Amino acid sequence: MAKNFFEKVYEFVKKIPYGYVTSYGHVATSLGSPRAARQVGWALGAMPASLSDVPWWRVINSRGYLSIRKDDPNAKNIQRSFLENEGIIVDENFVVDLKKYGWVH
DNA sequence: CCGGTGACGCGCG
DNA sequence: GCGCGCGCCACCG
Repeated sequence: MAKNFFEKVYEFVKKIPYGYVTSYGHVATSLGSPRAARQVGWALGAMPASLSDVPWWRVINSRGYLSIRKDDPNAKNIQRSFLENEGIIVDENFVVDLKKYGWVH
């Protein structure tokens, strides 16, 4: 268990309950580095496709916006599909209401 | 060891 | 409330 930042991120994301979402900043804070929110996103970006056990789509930015890398509209659409599949209401602008679906550890 | 990178966050106008 | 700009921390070459 090297417990690198990446692995920590993966484990934390796995702990996100079904039907809820959290922000990168919250994950980073839980990992012990409140300013490392960017690394959280980077860790998810470096995730191998085989590692589908990590619900990366439940991780969004603090504003509830689906911050997919490079603003890939296709990726946003995919993430929105996953969230809606869990009963989460996603705005047409790819925005989720953290007040309602935000998960607090 | 150093520089560049990046799915972000916060402060300011 | 919205848009712009700077800063932070960890991984890779």
